[in-house]
Amino acid sequence: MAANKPSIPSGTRDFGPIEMNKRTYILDTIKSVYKKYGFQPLETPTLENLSVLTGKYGDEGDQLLFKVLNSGDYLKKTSEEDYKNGAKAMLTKISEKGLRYDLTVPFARYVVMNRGTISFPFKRFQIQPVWRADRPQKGRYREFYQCDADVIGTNSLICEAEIVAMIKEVFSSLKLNGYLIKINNRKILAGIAEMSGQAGKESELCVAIDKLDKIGIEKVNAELKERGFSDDSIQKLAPVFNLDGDNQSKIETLEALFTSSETGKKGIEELKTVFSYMEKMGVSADKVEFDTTLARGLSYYTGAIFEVKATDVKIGSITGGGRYDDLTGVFGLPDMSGVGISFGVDRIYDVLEELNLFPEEAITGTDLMFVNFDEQTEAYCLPLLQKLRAIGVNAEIYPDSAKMKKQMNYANNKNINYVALAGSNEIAENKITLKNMISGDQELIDLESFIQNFKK
RNA sequence: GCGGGUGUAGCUCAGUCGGUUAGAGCACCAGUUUGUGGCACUGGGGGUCGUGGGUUCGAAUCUCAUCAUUCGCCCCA
Repeated sequence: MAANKPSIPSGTRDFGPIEMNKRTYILDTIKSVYKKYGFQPLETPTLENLSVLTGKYGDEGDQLLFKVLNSGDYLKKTSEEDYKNGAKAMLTKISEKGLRYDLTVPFARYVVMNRGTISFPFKRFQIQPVWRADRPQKGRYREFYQCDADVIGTNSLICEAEIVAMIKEVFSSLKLNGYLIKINNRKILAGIAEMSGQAGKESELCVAIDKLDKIGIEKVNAELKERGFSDDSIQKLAPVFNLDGDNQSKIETLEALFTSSETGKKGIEELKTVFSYMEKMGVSADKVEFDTTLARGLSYYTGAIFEVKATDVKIGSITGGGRYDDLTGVFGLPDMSGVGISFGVDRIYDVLEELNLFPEEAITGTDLMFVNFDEQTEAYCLPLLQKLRAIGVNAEIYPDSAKMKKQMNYANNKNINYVALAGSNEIAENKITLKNMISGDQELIDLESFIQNFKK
């Protein structure tokens, strides 16, 4: 064994060929849907200046940022005194850059920097890895991919309806039927807070009720009480948490409750508009559920909130998103409303894997391999190989004239569907033997029909 | 930041109460088969038992430390 076993940092992963093929299948599907709805690609640097990143994700978030040491002598700007003042004071002197923590903040930064050349509304999608210095655990990594699409610079609720349409299209392309799109609106949550006599406390309310399906109503109530909600207001909240029936009847019940809350009414109005746009687009409300207990952690959402849950696999949320009103404000460009969505590739991967939904085409790499007997075979096969590649066949020749068994084994392990053999017999007759590796059948055919076989 | 589990062959793991030369399956290589993979049989290579100390006549096994890794809590995707 080597002196040092190589390893990768915890919470990071290698993606081998099989995994990559499957991931590419998912990402290509999402990408093509994004494009279909008019979103344009964007990439931003892995490294951002820490001044862009810090303060955007709360204190916890700042802790979770990966910071990069300055190049060269990174201690040259520091003094004894900085050392005494501790890590926080030291940090600004030794590190100016960090790894991106999400795709939303870099996007906001890009929009602000390029506001002169962008024509709004701006629709962009972005599929890149992000990094968090979190403690890794099941389904949580330090490096993972986000696939975001956002439209910024419009209040139109058509965007919300389109998001629902995109979610449906992505999952139906992936042949995944077991999912539920949950939709809510931050203004409705605010209305609920108002109605319970705790106006302005919706963020406390959100944090608590977001846990409803996890810890149950009793504990949520206990937590609300802890956060300063009176027994009276907790009682008023009860009917909201126990809403029954379909989307329409939930909406009607809330409308009746919101007589005194302008914000709540606005939220309901928005929700109804989204549903009506969907109807005009022919997007069925099937699998779309209005859920007043959906809150999502992120505090910057101001309008619609989305979350998609897989129903056949216990895994939590596989997609999320929502509307925000002031994303670019911190960078000096106020009043830019936007709405966005993010598909969780890693979790979608796990779901498709568990339900065995990856199609054969997504997994197979090479279609055909030429067995290599000797130099004569090579001379005979190489032109054929290039001919096949020219018509789009994924093909290869075994590079060495190794033992037959080894070559066949290679093809077998690599899941190659066809193997072509051309030894002295075939060459003498100007033919080739084509073997189907799945059925095991093989036949001696002339070169013309050999090529024809792979034309589609 | 807090708590638990696990480190033995390339991989997954077994290893009794501390006792001789540390095992299995898979993978790999060779052969049964000089031009035919999957299946079967035969043989083979491959280990600083994570690392360092301690206890002991004797440690993979007990103990301490350390590193790695993993699961959960907080938080999040």
